Amino acid sequence: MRSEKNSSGQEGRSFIETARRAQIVACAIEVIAEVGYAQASLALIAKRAGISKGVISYHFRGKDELIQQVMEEAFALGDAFVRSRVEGRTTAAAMLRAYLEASVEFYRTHRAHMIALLDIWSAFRHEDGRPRFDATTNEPELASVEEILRFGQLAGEFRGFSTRVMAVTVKQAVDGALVQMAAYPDLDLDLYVRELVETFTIATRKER
Amino acid sequence: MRSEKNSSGQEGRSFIETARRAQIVACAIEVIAEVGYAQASLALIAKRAGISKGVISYHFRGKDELIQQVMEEAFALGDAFVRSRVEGRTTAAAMLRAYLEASVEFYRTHRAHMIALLDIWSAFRHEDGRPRFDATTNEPELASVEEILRFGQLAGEFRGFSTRVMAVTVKQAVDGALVQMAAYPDLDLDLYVRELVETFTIATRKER
DNA sequence: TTATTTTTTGGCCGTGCGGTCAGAAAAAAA
DNA sequence: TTTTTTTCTGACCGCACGGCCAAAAAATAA
Repeated sequence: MRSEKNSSGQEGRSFIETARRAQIVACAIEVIAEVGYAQASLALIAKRAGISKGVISYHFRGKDELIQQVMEEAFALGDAFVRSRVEGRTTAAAMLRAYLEASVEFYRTHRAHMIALLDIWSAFRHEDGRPRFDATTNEPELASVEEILRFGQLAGEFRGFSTRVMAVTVKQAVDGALVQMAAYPDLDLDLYVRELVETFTIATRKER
Repeated sequence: MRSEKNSSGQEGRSFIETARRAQIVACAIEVIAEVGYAQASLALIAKRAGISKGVISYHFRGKDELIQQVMEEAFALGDAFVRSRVEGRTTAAAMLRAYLEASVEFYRTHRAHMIALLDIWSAFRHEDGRPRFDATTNEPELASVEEILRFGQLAGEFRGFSTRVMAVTVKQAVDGALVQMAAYPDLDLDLYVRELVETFTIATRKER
């Protein structure tokens, strides 16, 4: 059996182990994006990777850990990208705009990953059937949006809406773009994001 | 076996059959709302109804038809309610407001049903694993929102946004309220809907 | 009542999947 | 090379669920 990957994590990862984990995660993303989470059995993922099913069980505690890994990777990637685009902006309006544009931009450039993520989001469950990912999963992202909004209010740029409700609404709007993109490949994302920016610029600014 | 419930549907429904179907559907909603769709096996639903599992198979072509029935009932109910609140309004702004308020109101008064619906929405799949309900399922509702928006533009009340993008955004906002309500039982829905109304009133109106 | 149809029962079956395991193979250490 | 550890294989297991069915029971018709 594997040594231990407890606590701080990757201290005892051999070269092969690291490579295999990465390969398996990558294959999992591909397979899920192609056939959907429900059909993405360990057998299929293993086949894609050209290895035996047991290898996955050997390197991962189970399917759960594998999927978790996939999601964490996607989250981290997207978060870093959006964050890099937002920071540096000076006005809250610019930050909000950057958040919207960067989010959608990330969706566009990571289409397959996002489709996989979307599917995992709704299909990945605990053993008792409860969703692994739900509203609470969004809280961190929601918090950063709220931060922007509060900043805008403090700076006198934004009107006095509930930052919580507005943050949820903004996040939902962005999710909407993702869902539409996934469902309608020909969707004009440029138009879409332009509309979102305009809408939320108007909706948040101080009334004159 | 059952006679036929083809095409137009309920011509040949006996008294018992009608009653049983209704009972089973009701029990399915209860069970799903309580334990979630994934755990809501036919066995459990039957147990709740105090009948044998086979009865469900006898009255429904399968689990699929049962769930479909549950959803159709919920959709029809909600649609009728919202529609009744919207029609009669004279201005587009009032219609939009009514749409928002009625939607959230319906969620509030049908909490259990809505939670079941939410779960089914993400968990109910075709045999090949593809979602039964997806973006396209929303098109009818989206169309009625778009109708309001277009009317507002024609009447000169609303600014010149993309009605499609705005409709999706509005729908997403309302869905957001539902998700938040499901996740946080203490959510202040009155505040929430007030904020939504204000936000979209501002976001849609013609700039002065 | 008897005959016929509808409805219900409860157990059985197939299926598909994640997980496991003993042993083979490969890699690393001695 | 020999020994030891890591990695991999491929078959097998158990479980849970939806579906099925033959026969019982209940309702209805004759």
